[in-house]
Amino acid sequence: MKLAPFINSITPIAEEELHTILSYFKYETHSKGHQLLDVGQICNKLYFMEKGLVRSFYVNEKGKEITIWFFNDEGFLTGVDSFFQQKPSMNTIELLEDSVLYSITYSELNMLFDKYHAMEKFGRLLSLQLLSDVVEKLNEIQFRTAKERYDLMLKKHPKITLRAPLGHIASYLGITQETLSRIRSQF
Amino acid sequence: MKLAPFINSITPIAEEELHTILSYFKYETHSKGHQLLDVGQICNKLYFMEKGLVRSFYVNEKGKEITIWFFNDEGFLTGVDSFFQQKPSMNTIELLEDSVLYSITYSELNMLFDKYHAMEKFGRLLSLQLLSDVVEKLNEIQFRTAKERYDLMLKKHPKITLRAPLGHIASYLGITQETLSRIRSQF
DNA sequence: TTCATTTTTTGATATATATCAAAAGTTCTT
DNA sequence: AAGAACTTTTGATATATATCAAAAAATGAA
Repeated sequence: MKLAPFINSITPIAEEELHTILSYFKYETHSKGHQLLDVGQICNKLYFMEKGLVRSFYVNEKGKEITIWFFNDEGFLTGVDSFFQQKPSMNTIELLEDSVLYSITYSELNMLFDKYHAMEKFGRLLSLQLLSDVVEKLNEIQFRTAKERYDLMLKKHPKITLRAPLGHIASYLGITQETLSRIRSQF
Repeated sequence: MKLAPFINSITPIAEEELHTILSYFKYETHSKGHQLLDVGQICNKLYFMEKGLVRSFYVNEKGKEITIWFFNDEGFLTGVDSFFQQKPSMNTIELLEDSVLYSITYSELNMLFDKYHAMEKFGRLLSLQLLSDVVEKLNEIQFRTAKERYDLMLKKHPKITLRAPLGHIASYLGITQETLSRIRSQF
């Protein structure tokens, strides 16, 4: 699995400690359509995705699904607020393709944070990385036209842009399906 | 100063450790208009703000200043990407009012992270908190009309909304000054 | 393979917000 | 206190994108 090198690329962890840490992760496969987290549930797992495609979304006042993020890389995902604050989720996390994941529970993870200083550091650096990503997305949306947003997404996340349904991408970019369809048709 | 209770409210730190940690923070006051960080500079300090008002912005392709965030609470601020990755900043951080701050350098902070596990934990939790804030802002902007965005900001950050210049607020919300002015005039 | 369901495309129209321009108001400097 | 510089307001117009509606295409189930 690719979890060990991923962790080590963020901060090196001693062989022995890493071995213990990895032993807590459980292999999970789920098929397209499966929901890792539903609205109102308290998210109890942090996932490492080895392969797949997933999105997080919420349903707004008008009943429309708004995509918050997509994920397809090797990396960690969870319902951040719900998991770390152990409160009911506002969002749904849904698989868009059959996916291969490794999971660790909230209590196990916290135990590891307490036990290993290096693991705590890993947690800090991972959080900072997520923060950078979100800030970046914010800047890509603000003050950009629909076409500019789509072009940026296509450039930065070509795989997702070509694999995810058009409607999901549109709400992620903050535009309507129809507009995105028209943007695509003019190349 | 309010730094010690702030840190303790995020994660409790033993008296003695906390004392050492606090000893690295330097008191700084700067007046309105001072730039804590400029484009191209590598941000070398993490700041705790005790009192004041500050904004971070960048200048886009059309030469327009786009505000990324405001800050007025008691809490930590820095040029996140520049500071944690020690790379040239894309943004300027500017004081909108005379402010009282405490600062710690990058190397001092990292030394403390390495020395104290509790400090590392503090860093992790603080990063997660920032992450929540940014995600929240993203959701407040996407798929909302200009008026809805302004109303939300007024509700969530009334102090900033009433103290910061209109033009700065407009770019923060992703709308033009003129539109914000019209929104305000109709209450 | 066929039918039902879902997703995407296309068209016509409406509307919120941008843009450009200038006046009015506020703040800063000397 | 007066003038300069900056910020906000107001007006007229343009435009990107939303909305509503329906057809076409793709996907999934039996």
